[in-house]
Amino acid sequence: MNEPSAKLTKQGIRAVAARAGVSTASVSRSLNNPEAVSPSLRARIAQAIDAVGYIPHAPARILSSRRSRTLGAIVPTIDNTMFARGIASLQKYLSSVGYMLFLTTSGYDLDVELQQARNLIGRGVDGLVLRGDCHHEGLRKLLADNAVPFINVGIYQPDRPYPCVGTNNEAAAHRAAAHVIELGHRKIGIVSALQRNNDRAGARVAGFRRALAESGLELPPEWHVEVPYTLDDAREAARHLLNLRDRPTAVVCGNDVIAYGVLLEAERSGFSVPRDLSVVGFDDLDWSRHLRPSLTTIHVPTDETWQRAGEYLVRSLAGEQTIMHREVDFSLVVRESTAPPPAILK
Amino acid sequence: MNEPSAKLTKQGIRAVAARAGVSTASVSRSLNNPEAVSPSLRARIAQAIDAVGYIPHAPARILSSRRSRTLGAIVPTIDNTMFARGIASLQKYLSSVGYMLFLTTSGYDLDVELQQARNLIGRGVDGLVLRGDCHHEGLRKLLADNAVPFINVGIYQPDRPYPCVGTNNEAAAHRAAAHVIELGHRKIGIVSALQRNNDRAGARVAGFRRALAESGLELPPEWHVEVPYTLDDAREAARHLLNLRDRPTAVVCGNDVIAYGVLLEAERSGFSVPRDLSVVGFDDLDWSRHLRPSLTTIHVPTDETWQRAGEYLVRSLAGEQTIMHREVDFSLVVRESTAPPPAILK
DNA sequence: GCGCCTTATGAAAACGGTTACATCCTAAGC
DNA sequence: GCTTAGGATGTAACCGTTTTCATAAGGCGC
Repeated sequence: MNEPSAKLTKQGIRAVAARAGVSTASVSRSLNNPEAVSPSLRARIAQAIDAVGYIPHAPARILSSRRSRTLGAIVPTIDNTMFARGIASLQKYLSSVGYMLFLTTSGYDLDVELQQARNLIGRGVDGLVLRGDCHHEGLRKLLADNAVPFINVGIYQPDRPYPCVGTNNEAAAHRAAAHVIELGHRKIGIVSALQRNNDRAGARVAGFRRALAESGLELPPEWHVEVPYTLDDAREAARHLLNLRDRPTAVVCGNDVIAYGVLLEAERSGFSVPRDLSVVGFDDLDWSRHLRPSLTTIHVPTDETWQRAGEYLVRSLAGEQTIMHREVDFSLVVRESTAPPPAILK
Repeated sequence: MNEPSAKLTKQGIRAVAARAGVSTASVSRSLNNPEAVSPSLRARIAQAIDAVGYIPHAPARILSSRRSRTLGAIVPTIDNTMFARGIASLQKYLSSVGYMLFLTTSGYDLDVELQQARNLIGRGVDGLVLRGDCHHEGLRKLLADNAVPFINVGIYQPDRPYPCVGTNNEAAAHRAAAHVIELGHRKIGIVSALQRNNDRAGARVAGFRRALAESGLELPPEWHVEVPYTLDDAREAARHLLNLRDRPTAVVCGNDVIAYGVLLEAERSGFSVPRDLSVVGFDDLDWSRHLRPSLTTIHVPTDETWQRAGEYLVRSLAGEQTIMHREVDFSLVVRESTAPPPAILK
């Protein structure tokens, strides 16, 4: 008489087990390792599962198995097309292999990043996807202490002992600057993203500068401006450059959004691109090919990069041998925003 | 002699307790309810905690306390400025009140949304943030069965029995259309987002149509086009409208991205905006005020909307009484892309 | 028909916290 | 001085799984 009522009070896997007349072990097995249980039992259990509307309790599962099939990712901000796309791609890949993604943001603050890492580790993530290799010094120790595998995405640094996947930003930036040099420009300005806590931005600036130096070109300090990731700031920087008595004939930018700002401001100020000014971006966001003039830029395969980051961790967790440093190819996409410099000059 | 080694084998909270010479209960209390433990003990425990580098294990905590201080969110896609901003805002608010966010995407697929909801519930989220009120029928039952509070964000439907926060899309769209009607336009086209599984898009179309109908204006079928959320598709739609023998003098768009597409295509096709064609957007993304011509559009306070969604759930979970249907104000922002119709017509 | 190996299943001990309850101590009330 | 209320701390059961280990049930060679 009280048998049924006892059953009714049970929760979770025990309710399923009771309903199917089996042990909890069998239910667990039929979920995690179906081949290990006989077909007849499996069917009975499957039936019981949706009879009670059973949803496995992930925290309990994680607690018991010490694996979560979940990865954590810490990006500076989600409000940036590059990261949004990357995360979307990573998430898609992970869900295709039965993993989940726990996403947090650091706002370009290394302390916050460290805190979020602690948070995610406490959450039981199996691995961590980080952006770049510019981290709080405590982070590496934290990861090592807790034996959490990780990967730095968006950069390529084969000489460092940490896994990474991304394009060689320095080389790509070099290519971008080389492009305008080949067109005949000698007066080239740089508008870069903030380099602080952003190794990617730093590598790009280094690439730009190397290209200039190799061609024996000067870079007056006032021709290099750093700006945050917003259109407004980029426009202000452009205004600065365009108002100089001696102004560059070409501007290479740290990313596409900055380039958009330069493009917009040039146009508003009565300059014609590329006639009066050549502009090169970096990233090749969707907008770049739609703008008028369309933007010459460095194409970076974001989707591929982030998916590979996921692959690396998933494979590592499965115990497979994987490539620690993976380079992702970039390419220069020449569009309408670059042309030879005005003939009148020099 | 083996006392110390015994201590060394302990994990987590017990290691801390042993180190501080207290019970696990006290450690737990000093973490979750610091006032309940004496200052001296608290200090000793705090010291022990970072001596062992203790990171609380969230899954265990969730399992035991049946609360996760984590909310789940399911959005169609993260790769859309509106959602990216909203999520960023929500995340920021949640972290300020000690909550975390578990984010998943549905790709506008109701089955996937349901699956993700199941997933998140299994994950132990305390509440769910959903987009709109267009869900799989099983979703409501799932939420009710598991007593998971939720809120529909981005819409305002005071007549429905579900919590929601957002702007009145129908009214806002009506306002947008009224604007061009007031300017004197009689021939108005619509380029909307796909209405399938997207009540927001549907409401906007309804608002547009009501405004037209109230002014006795016709809407020939070929003047209403639905397109996915991409610049390319919007441009194709614009091309279609502009190539019609009898074409509209104004186009109201379901969102800003669509409007950008129309703007770009009009310009590429040799039309001048707003001289030959007026264009109205919806959302007021960052780009809208930078474009040339800048875009007349409906401003929607995305950040506020999503933050309020978080507030609603957090308050509900704290047992506070909250407003079930919250309307967020929109406003028409008139910029350069709208003007009276060409005088030559009529 | 008997021992033995294999395979399917069950019983029960973790996993790392929280929390109801018990206990101890101190100080206030008489 | 004795009782007692109440606050600080400890004890241990429990949260819902997984997983080790034991056990039962077949299948096989002899």
